[in-house]
Amino acid sequence: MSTVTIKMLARELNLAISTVSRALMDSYEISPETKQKVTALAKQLNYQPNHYASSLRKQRSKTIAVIIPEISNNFFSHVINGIEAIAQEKNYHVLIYFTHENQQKEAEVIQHLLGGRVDGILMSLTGTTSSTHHLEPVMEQGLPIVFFDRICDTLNAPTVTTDDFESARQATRHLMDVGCKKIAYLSISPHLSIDCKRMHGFNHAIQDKPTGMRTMMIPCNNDTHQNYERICQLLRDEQPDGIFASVEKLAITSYHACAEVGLSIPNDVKILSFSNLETASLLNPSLTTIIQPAFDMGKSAATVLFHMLEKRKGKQWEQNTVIKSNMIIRNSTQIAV
Amino acid sequence: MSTVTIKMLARELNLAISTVSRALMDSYEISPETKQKVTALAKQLNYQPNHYASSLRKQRSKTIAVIIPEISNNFFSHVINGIEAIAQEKNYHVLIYFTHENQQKEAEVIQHLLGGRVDGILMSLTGTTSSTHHLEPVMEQGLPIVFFDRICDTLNAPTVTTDDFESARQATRHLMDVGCKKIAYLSISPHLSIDCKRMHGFNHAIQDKPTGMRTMMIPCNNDTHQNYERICQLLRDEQPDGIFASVEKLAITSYHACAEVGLSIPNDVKILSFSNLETASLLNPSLTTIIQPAFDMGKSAATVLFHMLEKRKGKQWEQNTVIKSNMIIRNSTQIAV
DNA sequence: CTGTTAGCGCTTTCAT
DNA sequence: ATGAAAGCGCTAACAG
Repeated sequence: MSTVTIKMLARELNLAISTVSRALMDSYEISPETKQKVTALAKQLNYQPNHYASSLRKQRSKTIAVIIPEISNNFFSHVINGIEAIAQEKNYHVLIYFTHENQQKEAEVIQHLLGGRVDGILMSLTGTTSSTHHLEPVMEQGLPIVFFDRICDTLNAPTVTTDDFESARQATRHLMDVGCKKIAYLSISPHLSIDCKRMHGFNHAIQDKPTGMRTMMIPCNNDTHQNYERICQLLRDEQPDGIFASVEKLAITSYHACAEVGLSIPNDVKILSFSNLETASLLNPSLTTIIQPAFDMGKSAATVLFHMLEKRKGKQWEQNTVIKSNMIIRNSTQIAV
Repeated sequence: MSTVTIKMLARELNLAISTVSRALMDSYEISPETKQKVTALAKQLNYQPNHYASSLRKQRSKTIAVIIPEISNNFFSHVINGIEAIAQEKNYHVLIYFTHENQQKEAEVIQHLLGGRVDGILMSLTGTTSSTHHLEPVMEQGLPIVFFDRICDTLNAPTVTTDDFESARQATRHLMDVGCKKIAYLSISPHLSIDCKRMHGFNHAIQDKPTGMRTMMIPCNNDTHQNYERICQLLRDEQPDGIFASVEKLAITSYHACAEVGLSIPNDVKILSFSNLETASLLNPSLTTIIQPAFDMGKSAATVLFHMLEKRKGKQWEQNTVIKSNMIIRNSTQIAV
C-alpha cells in the first residue's frame, strides 16, 4: 500500500501540511513557485487525495445516490445513463441501489444514506411503496431529493415525470380511432403513480366512448408468469381487440401471449405500449408505442438535483419543481432507425 | 442538519465515546445493560453512523466500483444487476462509472479510485483501450480488481468471461450447417478481447469450409449510423447470406439494414447475434442467437472480487482465476417465454 | 505568502 | 467493563 498522503508531500518539501493542501487546491494565497513544486511532486509520486478524509472534513462528498426498483427494465438503464452524464459533467460520483420492488429494502437504503453519505438522492419508488413514512426523515433533515418517474405525491419534493395522463389519453384516443371496440387496460400496481395517471388518462379518453364499445381492467403484478397466464386467459375469454399495457414489461408479455393464443398483431389485437426507441423498433412494427424519453428524464432529474445542491448554501431552493418532459406518441412504423 | 453522532449519544448517556462505539458494534466487552441503553437511544434518535468517518479510520469502505463502457447496451445492465445482487448480499455499496468507450475517461476514473475510495474494482475495458499503462498502478498498489467480458490479457488479474471462442465456433458451424455460403463477420473493434476471440472462433470454424464458400471481414465501430451505411452497402454489393455480428448492437443494425435493403430474414440472409434473452425473444424469431449469461457473469465477477477481499488479510489470493461461464447457443425459435 | 492548530466522526490501543 | 487519548487524511480558521 504505497498510499502517498499530503503529509508526506509536506515533509518531503519542507512545507506545512496546510500549505501543500492549499497549493493542491490552487488557492490564490500560495506563490506560483510553491504550487509548481507541490504539484510536480504530487504528480511524480502519483498522489491521490483521500476522498473519505476530505468528505469527512467538508461534510460533503460530491456523491449522489440513485435508488431505482430494478435495472433489468430497459427504461431505468437509460435513465441512469442520463443521470451519469450530468454527474460526470459536474464531477460527481454516483452510488447505485436497487430496491427490487421491495419497500423494506428501500427503507434500509434511505436509512443508510441518512448518515450523510451522499449530498443528494435521485429516486424512483418501488411498486409496493404504500407508505412514505420512511422518507420523512429525508425531508426533515433537508437532504436534497428528487423523485422521477415513479414519484411521491404526498411529499413536498421536486419531481420529474413524463406527462402520463395526457399521453395515455392521446394514445387511447388513437386506439379508438383505428377502430378498437374492446380495450383492456393492464394495470401493474395501484400504488404506482405512473399507473394511476395512465389509467386516469385512459379513463378520460373513453368517457365519451361510442356505443357498443367496452373496456376492462386487468390487474397484473410483478410475476411475469402469472401475468402471462392472466393475459392468455383474457385473450381467450374476452377477445379484446386492443390492449393498453401500463408498462413495457406487460406489453412484451402480451406480445408473447398473443403468439401463444394464436392471435396476430395488429390484425386481431392492437397493443399499446410505453416503451423506448430500441424496444419499439424491435417489436412488431405495428405496435403503437408511447416513447418515453428515459435518457432525458435522467438528465432532467439530475439537473434539478444539482440545482438544489448549488443553491444549498442559503438552505433555500424552490420546492416542487415539476418538469413534464414532452412525450412522443407515434406508431412505431414511423420510427426512424 | 439534525445529524446525531456517537458523541451526542455518549454525552446523553454519560458514557465515554469509546464505550458507545463498542456497544454499537456489539463488542463482547460491554455489559448487556449498557448495550441495551445505547442501542435504545440510538434507535430513538435515529442515529446513523457516518460512513466517511469510519471508512477513513478503518481504511476500508465496504464499497466497490464498477467501471463499464456504457449501459445503454443491454448486456451491461444485466451484469450490473448481477453485481448488485451479490454486493447487496455482502452489504457492500457500489459506485458506478461509465467510460463511454473513452480510454481517457477510463484512466481518470482509475486514477481517482487509486486514492483508496473503494475496496475493489470490477471492470470491463473500453473498445478503444489500446494500452494498459493506466492500469498498472492498480496492480502495484494491490488494489483488488477483476475484469469481466472485455478483459485485459496483459495484466495478471482475475478475469471472468464467456467462452467466446468456442461459442463463436459453434455458432458459425451452425450457420454453415443451415446452408450459408457467404458469411460476413462484423467486427466492432480490434482492441476488444471479445471481438478477437469471437473472430478467432469464426475463423477456426471456416478453416475447412466447403469449396465455393466465401467469407469477409467488415470493420465497424461505435458510430451506429456509419455502421448502418456500411452494412447496407455490404448487403447490396456482396449479398451475403449470413451475417455474424460480433456484438448485439451490430446485429440490430444489421436487422434494420436488411429492412432498408428489402432483404427478408432469415430467408435471404441469416443473422447471428450475441444477445440476451429478452432482445432475442423480440427479434425476428429466426435469428440465431448466442445468449450471453450476463446476469450470471455479473454475479461471478463480483463473487471472485469478494473472494479476494476476504482473503485480503494475508495479502495472498489466487491470481488469474478464470471462470468461463457456460454459453447457450440456440435458435431463438426454441426460446421459452 | 506560509505555519500552527483544531477538529470532521469514528475506531482502537492502552490504561484503569 | 469502561474511559482517555491518539489519530485516519484532510480543510479551515487564525496567526504571523
